[in-house]
Amino acid sequence: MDEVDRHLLALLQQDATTPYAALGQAVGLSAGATHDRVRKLRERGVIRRTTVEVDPAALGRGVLAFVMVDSSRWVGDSGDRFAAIPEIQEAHVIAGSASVLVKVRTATTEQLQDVLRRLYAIDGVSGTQATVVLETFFERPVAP
Amino acid sequence: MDEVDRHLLALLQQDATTPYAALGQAVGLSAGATHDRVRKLRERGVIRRTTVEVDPAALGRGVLAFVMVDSSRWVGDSGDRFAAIPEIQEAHVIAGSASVLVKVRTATTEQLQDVLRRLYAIDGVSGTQATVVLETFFERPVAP
DNA sequence: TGATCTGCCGATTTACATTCTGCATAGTGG
DNA sequence: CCACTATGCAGAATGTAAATCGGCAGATCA
Repeated sequence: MDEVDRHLLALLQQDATTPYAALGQAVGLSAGATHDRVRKLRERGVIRRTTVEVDPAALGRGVLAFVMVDSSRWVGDSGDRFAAIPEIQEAHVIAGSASVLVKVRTATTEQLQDVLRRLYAIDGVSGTQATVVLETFFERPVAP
Repeated sequence: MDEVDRHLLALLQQDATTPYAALGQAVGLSAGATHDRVRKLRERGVIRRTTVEVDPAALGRGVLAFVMVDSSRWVGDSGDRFAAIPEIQEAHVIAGSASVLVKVRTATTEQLQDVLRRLYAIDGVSGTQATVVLETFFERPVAP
């Protein structure tokens, strides 16, 4: 994990379709050596996968909200229960008064309400506090 | 945006390196037709870009926190100020008592504290409330 | 100094993206 | 009811890039 690797990661985050020849030129390596570097980054798990970024609005997911989930019981093993709700994009166990923080994308606020209903159905969930996003400044990859 | 498009998006989110021939087989189309579909999804902006998912821990960003930022002034135009802090991965204007919600990744809690310091330096920011993530259940793409 | 390992280059081979032609279907307007 | 045009797909072509390989140079260690 040297400076070249970090540079490659940054370039790939911007556009993972960039040919190895162009990547190599940017970092001062041949296409073959660049290919090696990226392959090793994948093997080591630094690069988890290659994916496409999809516009949430185009998928009918124009409403974004963060929900603090309170619990009356241990929910540290209930990851699957949260994963079963497809509108939930992220779920984190947190330190503090609430227990779990989830990121939710729905088409409408009515559907958001329905997600809250399904959250309450999870064993141990005793309350929710939803915060609706009015405007997203930015969402970007982790800077290498 | 029919069922085939949604299926293609799901497949590409899983692995954007899948050849068009394989994608086509999965959705019941030829490679050429699949290529057309994906090209149009890109042109329409449904697919924003192709990127790589990087393990935050491998980049020395093992600490994840969400920070509620309170403000005494209008901060709806201060997106650039937040973007100038590289540890901030997301920034959203929210409805509720706080004004902005940011997602922060740092190597240590000391660095998290330093980010809070830089947040306070933004005009109008009057307070912060940080919530540290203990465990991430999952982070996944928006389900098509 | 000799041996081994690592990283890189350059070329080869293979695979895939991309483009093109032609066809079928579904709308559109006379 | 019949041309006319759009659109979407298949199948084959062409081009380009991915993936693989052999060999070399520098580093590390015995």
